[in-house]
Amino acid sequence: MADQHPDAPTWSYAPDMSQAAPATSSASVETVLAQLRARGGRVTTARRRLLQALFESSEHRTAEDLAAEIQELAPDVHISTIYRNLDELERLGVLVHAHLGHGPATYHLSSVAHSHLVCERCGVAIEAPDELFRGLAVDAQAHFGFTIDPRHFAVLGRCKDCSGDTPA
Amino acid sequence: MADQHPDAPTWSYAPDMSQAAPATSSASVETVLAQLRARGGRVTTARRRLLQALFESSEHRTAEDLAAEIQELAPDVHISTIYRNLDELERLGVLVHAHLGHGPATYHLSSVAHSHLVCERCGVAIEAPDELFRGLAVDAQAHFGFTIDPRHFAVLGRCKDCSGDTPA
DNA sequence: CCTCTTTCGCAACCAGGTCGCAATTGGCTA
DNA sequence: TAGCCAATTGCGACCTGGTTGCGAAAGAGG
Repeated sequence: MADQHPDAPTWSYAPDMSQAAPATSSASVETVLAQLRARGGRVTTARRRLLQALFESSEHRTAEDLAAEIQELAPDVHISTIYRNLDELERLGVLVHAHLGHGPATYHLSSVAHSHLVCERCGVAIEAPDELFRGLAVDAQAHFGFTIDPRHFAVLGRCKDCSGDTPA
Repeated sequence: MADQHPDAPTWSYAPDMSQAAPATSSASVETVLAQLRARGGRVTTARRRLLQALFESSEHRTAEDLAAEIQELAPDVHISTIYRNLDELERLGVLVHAHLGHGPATYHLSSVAHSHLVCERCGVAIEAPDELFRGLAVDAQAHFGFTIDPRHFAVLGRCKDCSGDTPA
């Protein structure tokens, strides 16, 4: 195999500025509710609000974040209902969760899923384009027959600002 | 930048068969205890046994595994003591912990630390050589100024045997 | 508006750790 | 080899993040 210089980046990347309209990427709240109904599921206010919350922002949000937001309008929605619905929607393929280090999982629509680089020191989460993992994906497959899923668990490390600092 | 063929592995790897004598890689139990003493720390039986357990096998072991092993000889050693000593030894740099997916952390001597590829379905943990992450390390640094620490959190995905199976 | 399920709210529970505290013990000094 | 004092221990309570069993409530087709 032809080696390349060990410190040469293997791809280049320019941020994508072309997305003026966020959210509603591939399905709307009502579309998902229709899917749910088609499966014999019920459309409840808790579910509708949860989906609204998920569609209206693409940030990384924990179950507790979502619960807090929903409870502003509907204080009786219990956290366990949130968890059950998050599970259900994940089974449906509408959303996915990711682990950005220690602490709670974060949820987002599968249409906006991406990988993360998370700083162990300051906690910042960098959204990484999939190309960053191309090489690793190819190599893991070639050498171990392993198909990586880099979106589920973040890659930890040190961000630019923290990389010079003390290990603690 | 010169692109290479997208499906060409970027490195090759032959398993290293040359390690006949495992453990005691760079420090022995007594060496570590001496370090501890030099810092004003005390040498207790719990610590000695914990270190013995860590040095005698390089497998991935959880705090509970280690507690169980130690408690065979010294039943009164409490799990909280194990945790406290694991923390202390990690601060000393003697050992590190890693997260291989959901569930408890695993501990091992820092001298034998490595990265992992963990199957989300069957749970198998493949020990990955550091070269596997060279490309990702270079690219994350080049594009985001981010220094990856691939040993702390495993990369999840599907192993050879599970990659054809249903998503659940 | 009835009936059959699904879903909900709630409280209890679980895993994996962490912490405060009083009792114990290592290790130095005499 | 006894004494002293800080480091460490055992223990139980507590914490976060999440799951579960249960009876009550509420969708949705008839």
